[in-house]
Amino acid sequence: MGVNSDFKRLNREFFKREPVVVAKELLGKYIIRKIDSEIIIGKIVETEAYGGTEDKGCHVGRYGRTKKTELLFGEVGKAYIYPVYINTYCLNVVAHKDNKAGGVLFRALEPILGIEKIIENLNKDKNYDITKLLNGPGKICKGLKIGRDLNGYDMIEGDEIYIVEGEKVKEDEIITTSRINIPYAGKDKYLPWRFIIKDSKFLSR
DNA sequence: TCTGGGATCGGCT
DNA sequence: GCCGATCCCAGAC
Repeated sequence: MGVNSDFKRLNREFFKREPVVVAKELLGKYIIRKIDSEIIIGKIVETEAYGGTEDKGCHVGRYGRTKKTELLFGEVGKAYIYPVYINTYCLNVVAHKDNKAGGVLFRALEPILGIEKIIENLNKDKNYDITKLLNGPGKICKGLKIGRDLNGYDMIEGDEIYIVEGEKVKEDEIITTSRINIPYAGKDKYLPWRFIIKDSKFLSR
């Protein structure tokens, strides 16, 4: 597929659905990141849904509606960027039905374009295993230079980072599992809200 | 003002 | 598999 063709951007309506549905349908789509004149493109191969005030795994279920989580209640299609530990961030997109809250976490991407730039951002050398470049939420943010300054950024209207239609992923190519690294979620950690593309070499684990 | 917790990563055993 | 890094800011005093 030619990367210069007219990619169709996802519209606001796409994200006005249950986070679980959005997470699943985001598989195979492309994230476009523009930094000055540089363009980085990654195919979405792994996502997790976080949503609903009942979900003990998501920030809303844990903290309620606070300044931190306010974005998850707001306009869908915006970036929700959350810091974890040191110098590490996670990229989410806000997605929920009206009057609710939720989001989708990007856990792994397949690098498509701008691979040298990604390697540079991660301070890796040329021989670094490409399948491990963006195989984790922290590395996505570092590799695509996504920082707190993009928290709340509108990925529907904005040009610095957005999502476009990609490859159609068949139902039998999708594997559903429970989410990663949320031991605090009680029984909600078993919810089958993680979606991965079967046989992808670019997954987080 | 101060302090703790956080949806991780990479390196070592 | 387990451990340590030593940032940021919301909420508590």
